[in-house]
Amino acid sequence: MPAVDPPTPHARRRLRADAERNREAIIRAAGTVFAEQGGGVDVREIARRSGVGMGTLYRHFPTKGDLLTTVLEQEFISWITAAEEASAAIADPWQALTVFFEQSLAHLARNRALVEGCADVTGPFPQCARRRIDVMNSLRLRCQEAGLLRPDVTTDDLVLLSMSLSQAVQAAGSTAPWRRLLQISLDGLSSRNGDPLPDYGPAAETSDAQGPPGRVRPPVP
Amino acid sequence: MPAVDPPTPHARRRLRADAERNREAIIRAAGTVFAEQGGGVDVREIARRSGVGMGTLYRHFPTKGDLLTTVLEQEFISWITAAEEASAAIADPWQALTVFFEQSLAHLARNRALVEGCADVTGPFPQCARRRIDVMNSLRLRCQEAGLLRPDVTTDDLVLLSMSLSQAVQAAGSTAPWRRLLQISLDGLSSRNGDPLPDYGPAAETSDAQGPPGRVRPPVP
DNA sequence: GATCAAACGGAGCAACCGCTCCGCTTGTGT
DNA sequence: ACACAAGCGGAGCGGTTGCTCCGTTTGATC
Repeated sequence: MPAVDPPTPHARRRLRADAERNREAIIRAAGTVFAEQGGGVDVREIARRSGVGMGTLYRHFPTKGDLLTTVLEQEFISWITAAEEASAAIADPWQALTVFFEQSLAHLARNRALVEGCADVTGPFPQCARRRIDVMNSLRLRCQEAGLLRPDVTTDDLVLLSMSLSQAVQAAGSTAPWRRLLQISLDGLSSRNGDPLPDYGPAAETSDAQGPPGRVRPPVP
Repeated sequence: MPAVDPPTPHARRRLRADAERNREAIIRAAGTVFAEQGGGVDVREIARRSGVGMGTLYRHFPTKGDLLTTVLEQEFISWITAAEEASAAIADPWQALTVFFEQSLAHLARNRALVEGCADVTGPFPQCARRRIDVMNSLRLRCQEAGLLRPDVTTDDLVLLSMSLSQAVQAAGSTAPWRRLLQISLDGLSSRNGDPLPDYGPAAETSDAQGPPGRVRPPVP
């Protein structure tokens, strides 16, 4: 038997023309359906929408999870790439941060599955998660070096904030309501608010009534 | 046939002793399981944990949804009642707002099903949702009359914020990370940030690249 | 055009889950 | 102690969903 596969396994074996067409139809349909209804949709729906039988779908993607991963990775990459470019193109650090959030949330607003996929940080896209952290980290540093962002905000804080806002974006149907929330959050991030944030603490799991009562700080208008 | 039921149907017919015991065991187990795993759990798991058969469970609660509603309503009420009392007992408006959020989120942090149930505002507890809105509205008014809360924040904004934060609370395992996020949000709500929030707009559905570019406002430290 | 591996489609399998049915058990009133 | 309605348990039904099996079709190659 001749060695059909070249020793480099990363190049997918050349597909027949119809197979290639079907594969892309599946990805396109899955992208739409996952975005509309989240990762929980029936696989039959995707097969139907892409005009393909179940057998075909499952030869291209041995598992529903594989299909979801493929689609989500594409969209994750296009999203994070746009974010990287925007943040690199904008000189003003604070504006870069603002545009990053607006753009991210506008993107996530239209994709339920992407929001779900971003929720677990240890998700199936470690390199994408890495890039997201890097972008946010660089934005944070730029803003803090310019003295615009309160100094004790961490990258983790920003990641958690973006996840929290992306849920709000799903809950609020239209565009406007979460824009207001974003404005409020960004104002809260501004170094105008000089007071220190509460500590992370060493995983104080069992503290419901926490020791130091969080020092309620009435604002000074 | 004698009329067994008194004409007042609101008093549930007297249950046999074991039936009463079972009913409460079911509610207790369901509360735990729903809180741990959300509303999606298998009913068999609840039956198992309460030491009861399926038939028993379904005689007491003709539907899984009924059970969920019963449990959630109890917890919703105990939560909102605590919030009402706290907010009435605290004189300082800003501290009342702060404590309201801290208490709410601490409560929601330990109950997945409650977070899910709060997500749909048109949920099965209109009177509870009403009370929640009333508490938030009164807190908002108190803070705004005292000049502590930026004047164009609406009650809807606060509701959306609390839903958004409660999702963050689920994502962040331990207590500390979302406390920081709450602090940031509260700072953003402070009237120290005088700039107007973006309009709600008449459901501008198709505006991705919005007309007025949102006026990026660099903070003034 | 002939050949055949590659690709296709969709009926159907297995597991899961909400809910029901019905024969058995038990608390309660006499 | 007895009778019996009220209550109980869990096997199983029907619907859904992820995935497979296999007979049929089709694009590439000569």
